[in-house]
Amino acid sequence: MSNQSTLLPFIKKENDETLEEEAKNKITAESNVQPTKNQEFMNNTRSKSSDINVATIDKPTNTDDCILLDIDYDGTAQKAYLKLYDPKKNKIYRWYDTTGHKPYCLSKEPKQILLQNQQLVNHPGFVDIIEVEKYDLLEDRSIRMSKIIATDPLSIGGTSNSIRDIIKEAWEAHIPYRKCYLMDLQLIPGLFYKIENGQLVRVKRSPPESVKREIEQLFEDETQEAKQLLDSFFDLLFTPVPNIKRVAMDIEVLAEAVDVIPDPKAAEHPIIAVAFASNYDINEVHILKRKDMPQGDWISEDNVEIIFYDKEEDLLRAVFKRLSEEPFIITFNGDNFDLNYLYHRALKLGFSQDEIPITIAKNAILLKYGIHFDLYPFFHNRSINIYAFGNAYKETSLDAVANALLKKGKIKLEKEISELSLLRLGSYCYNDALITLELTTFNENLTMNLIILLMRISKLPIRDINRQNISAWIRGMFYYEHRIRGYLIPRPQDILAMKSETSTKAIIKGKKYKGAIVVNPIAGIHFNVVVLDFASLYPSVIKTHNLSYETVRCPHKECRDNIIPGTTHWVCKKRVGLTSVLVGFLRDIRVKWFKELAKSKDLSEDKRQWYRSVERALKVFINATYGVFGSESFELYCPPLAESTTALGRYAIQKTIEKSAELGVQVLYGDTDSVFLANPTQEQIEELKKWSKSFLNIDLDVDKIYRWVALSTRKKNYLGVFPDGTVDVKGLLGKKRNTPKFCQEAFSEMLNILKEVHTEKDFESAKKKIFDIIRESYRKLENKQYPLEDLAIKVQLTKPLKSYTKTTPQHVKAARLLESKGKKISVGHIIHFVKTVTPPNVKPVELASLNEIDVAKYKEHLKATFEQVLDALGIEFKDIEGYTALSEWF
DNA sequence: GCGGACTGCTTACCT
DNA sequence: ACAGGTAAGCAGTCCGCG
Repeated sequence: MSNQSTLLPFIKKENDETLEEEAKNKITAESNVQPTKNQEFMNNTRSKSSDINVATIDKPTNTDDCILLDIDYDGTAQKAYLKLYDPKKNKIYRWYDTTGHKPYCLSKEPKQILLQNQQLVNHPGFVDIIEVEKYDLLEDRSIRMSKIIATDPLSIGGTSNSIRDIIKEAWEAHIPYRKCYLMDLQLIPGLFYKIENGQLVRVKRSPPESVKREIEQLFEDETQEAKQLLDSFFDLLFTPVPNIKRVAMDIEVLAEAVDVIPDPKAAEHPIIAVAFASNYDINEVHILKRKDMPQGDWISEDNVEIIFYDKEEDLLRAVFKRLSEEPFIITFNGDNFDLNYLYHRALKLGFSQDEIPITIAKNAILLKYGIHFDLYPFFHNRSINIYAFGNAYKETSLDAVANALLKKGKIKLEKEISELSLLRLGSYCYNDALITLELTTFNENLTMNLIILLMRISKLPIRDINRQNISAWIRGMFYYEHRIRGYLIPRPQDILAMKSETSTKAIIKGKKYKGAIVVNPIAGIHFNVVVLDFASLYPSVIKTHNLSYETVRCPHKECRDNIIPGTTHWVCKKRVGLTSVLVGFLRDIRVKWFKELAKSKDLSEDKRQWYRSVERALKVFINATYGVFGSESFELYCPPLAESTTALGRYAIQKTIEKSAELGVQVLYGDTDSVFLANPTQEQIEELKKWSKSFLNIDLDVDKIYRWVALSTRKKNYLGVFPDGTVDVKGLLGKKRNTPKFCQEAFSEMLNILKEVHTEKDFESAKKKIFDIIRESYRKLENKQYPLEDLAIKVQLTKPLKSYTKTTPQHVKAARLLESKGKKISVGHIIHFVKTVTPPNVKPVELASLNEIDVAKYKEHLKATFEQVLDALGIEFKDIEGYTALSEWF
């Protein structure tokens, strides 16, 4: 960029006089660009050290403290190398293995027998066999195993003639070498290391001794195993995360047609803008000049450098320079789009592989030098959405996620990207990069902290946290704990051979075992309802009953009488279960330490957010552990473990219901881990809590108190009002995403009336107002006063259009109509359709008009929405329809 | 040939 | 591609009906 000198405070440009003049005029006329600020910016222009060519330095001999981010394997050197980030120098170091560690797998055959296998010993990658001792948890005994060592990972597995196939039965042979290496060296991604004289050294950053002692006291009564875990987790949960300097990138491509996303592999259209937004001093947008396209006006932040290009090749070269210099690049969907498009477009324009700092990996797109983190798969991860962000966003588009978390979204466009003036386009592109960046910086870097903490807990490098799901994270955590203790990592079939049977029948057809109890609600309005719930029921049950894959149905005869109620499974009495300790520990440290501090008002915002990050990261692991053991795709899948967990959960809620009755408290409703109590006294609540702690050994807490609750006859459907007037709506049609907007809005008007209700008497006037809402809505429907979009039913396509073979739901009909008009429809798309009077009675909003709307159907929708609440209030919908007819008569 | 009873499919929610 | 349980709405099938 040095050949493009700064001529204007605001705009950097190439050599185009006309554009310069235009820019000058435009910018001085712009109200949102303040000259003083620009002046400051010019004076503070960063000093660009010309020595920086790439983000990475290879094989350093000495470094400052660095954070371990990633690991890869160099096929030529036949060595693993780490990517370490130095937050002070803003550099990535590549450290190559100096220990001589080699890939291997395990066999149960003795060394002597294996040596007779000519195919094995003659394998070009074969190195040696060493006898080792491992502990077999499933059999609860030590075993001798043979460790077969190879020169490179592919010799172990991954080709048609790999060692793991030659020896037929191999253990630990499917663990990627990168991960195997980290475990063996006990390296934890996300923690600090430094290089001293070429050697890797762990940098310990434990909490202050006083804090350590305070926490150790909290674990005084816990098992020895739990105390050991605590000791090994201090570093993980207390080492601060450095402020990683990072740059978010977004690109715009000249699209061929409306609503068609350009194909990155074909990369047929020019890249017309690329923006970078950073949490330090890189904020710039690169724009391609186009014939007849006016400059237009800038509508985003100030202090953004704008660089124009005549040639797309020059633009790409500047972008690639950034991608080589910057250690940490963030995108939103860069794997599928931005980096992918850049790569293929560059090839198409004649760039050589060496000139492109991007590598296409199997399930990711990586940078040759720095780290690429794609926010799309991360936010798309269900566990992250639910446990870390409280289900804040309903779909994973940049706009939806940003609106939910940052309260701001993409710039609304009044025309197509291809029609935007140059600076408008630049603003739009820059804004996307900026909100992408802010998704990692908001709330004191909550997301970034989470990412690093998830790495530490799962023991996985950053790329796996980025792109893998919760089961892979939990697997990472479990495998590590196995490896460092010398436990053999079991194969899925080893567990299933002993533990595939279940003893309960699921209520839902096709499910493997019985789940939770849902208590039949007592319909009606109930005042002063107290909801008690068990503090993380399943994790508690796993901890208190010593549940783990190796302890449920253990091999000992003497444990067989230790039966889980409601099942035929028994639990080990001799050995402490690994899952039990691990989940129990994570749960305890969260509730005993981090949860409180995350809410503490005495702390600085910065500190509080840190505790929040830790608390959320722990929550992800705690809450998902039960589920993964019941999932066939999880490598430690163990049906009896999952089944025992829900059985004990049912036992806990069942006993609580019985105890409530015994205390004379009516249970109005309950679901899985909660009971809704009708107007209990303080003493009764205390009594129940005390009983739970002593009898079940699970904490039962007051979760919420309602001024009143309207329970319908349906389970998982209710509405409650808190003392402060806040309304709590669960499961009702009025809050479902697919309910038409006009229904949702009428419903929300009803809530506003209901939240004013304090007494039985208040309901009378409330009812009248609710009648009015319904009547008004009916009238507007009949007079077609609602815009089409308000009538739209919004349903997500959960699989490709072609895969709907058994039935054709309405949203699929609508989607196929759209497709026949040339629109591309893909999985995850939310189809907006309306119901019409003529067959097929469905039309996508885009193709429908108001006069073909099926009014009767919409009246039914409204009726269904209100009925769910009205039947709790003891009102029959007929009354309203009668009332409507009557009032219209007069 | 049509409608009611029934089952199955699909989606969105709750814990 | 972490679990099971529940509700709603529609699609599709079967059966009876002189």
